[in-house]
Amino acid sequence: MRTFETVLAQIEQRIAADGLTVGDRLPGERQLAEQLGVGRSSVREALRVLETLGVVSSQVGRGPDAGAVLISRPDGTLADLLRLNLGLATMSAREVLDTRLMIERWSAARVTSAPAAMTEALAAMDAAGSPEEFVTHDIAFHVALTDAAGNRLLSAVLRALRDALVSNAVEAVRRLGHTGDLQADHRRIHAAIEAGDAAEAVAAVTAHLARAYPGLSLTQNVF
Amino acid sequence: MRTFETVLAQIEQRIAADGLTVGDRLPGERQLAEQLGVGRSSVREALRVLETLGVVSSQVGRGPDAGAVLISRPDGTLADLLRLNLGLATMSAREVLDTRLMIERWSAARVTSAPAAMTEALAAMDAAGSPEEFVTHDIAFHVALTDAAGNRLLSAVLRALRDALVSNAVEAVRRLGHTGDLQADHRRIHAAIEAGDAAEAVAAVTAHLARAYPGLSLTQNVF
DNA sequence: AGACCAAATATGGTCAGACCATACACCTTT
DNA sequence: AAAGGTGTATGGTCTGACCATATTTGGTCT
Repeated sequence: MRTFETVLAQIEQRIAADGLTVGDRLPGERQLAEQLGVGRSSVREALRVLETLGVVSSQVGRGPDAGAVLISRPDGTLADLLRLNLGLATMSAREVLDTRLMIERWSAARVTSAPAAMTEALAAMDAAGSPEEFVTHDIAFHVALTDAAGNRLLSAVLRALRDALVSNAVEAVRRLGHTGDLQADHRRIHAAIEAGDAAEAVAAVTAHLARAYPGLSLTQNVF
Repeated sequence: MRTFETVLAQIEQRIAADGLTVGDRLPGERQLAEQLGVGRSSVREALRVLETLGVVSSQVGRGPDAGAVLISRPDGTLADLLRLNLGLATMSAREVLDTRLMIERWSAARVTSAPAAMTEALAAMDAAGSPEEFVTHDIAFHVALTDAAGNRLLSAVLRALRDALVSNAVEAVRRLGHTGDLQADHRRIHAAIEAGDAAEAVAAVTAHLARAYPGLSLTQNVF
């Protein structure tokens, strides 16, 4: 086993043993290297892995906020994962879109009150001056819906999906040429959620994604 | 921006520009460092990130298979991501289980013919001598079901979920004390799929997870 | 006493060079 | 032709040095 992997295991074990949590600091790289009897480069490679996984963040300088701090931000990792694997064609856009549809239907069925962020995104989309700007707020709308469903894992996955699909989304908006239909869909989703009509909310989400991405597998109504 | 991040960007850009795909080799660390005008340690940190994301694998030695090779294995990354974030309490077991239920219901609704791996796992569970062994084949059963649905992203997520929940699963089996009911559930799922009855397959999966993990949010039948 | 400024210091970031273990390539010997 | 030894390119690791950054410290001026 490589040295940095043992360092990784020991750091993870220490996090569990000491009950470290978000916000706590790890020892400095030099100190950690000495404690574990390894070189600083091995410690750095282990920290790089943890940073990639979104559990530590390193700050330079001196003081209470410097050094490696425990965080928990899986979003970026998931987005990188999807982007790179899409680039290597291990996953198809179709699979990503099916997954997105599944998550949004699941969320739409569970959210009973539209959060303020959804309403704000709706207005921002009305005021958008470019496809890029529209898509930015469109993402915010859908992320707000999923966040409201209360499953942080699914929220993280959806954010990653949207990050990986931003270019597709901009292209889809350009292809449509206008955003009126999309906004009508958004308002239908919003209204259904405010009305507490889960079935209608699911149908509205499904119709919306079908419009944006023709060819999606929407025939299955039973989950 | 840190040096290794620019290296990362340039490697990714080169993958896209040269149309590199799974199986292709990257230049050696020393050569890459010289080409990019950076130190070898920066190249190594970038490669470590790519390895963590499951797109590169490094082999020592010499020959056609040595060096950094492009792969595409997101499973391990996802598993690490979930495990570490569960450890930091950013995600709850409940959220993970809800996600698993969603994926398995989605899969059960779409698979119309049980793959051989499901049948084999069924027999292996009958022959299992310990909870650990039972869970191993139980995982294989559920993974086979999801794989058959044909969405590699969801398959990867499910594998990661199961890896993160192995200890919970073993505990659940121990709590039940016997595996007869679980096997009956599995056979019900298997039969529904073979019969092409999507609604029954979904109901069977739902009942199965409800038995294994009491307290799951199973009341929502509408997606 | 307070405010301000400069030096000291601790931190991560990077580089260079060296050495090791590994695994194949190549040549020599039989 | 087969067998074995040597060479070599590869990743893995360590050491030591230096840099950039940001806080801490301590002194100085008002």
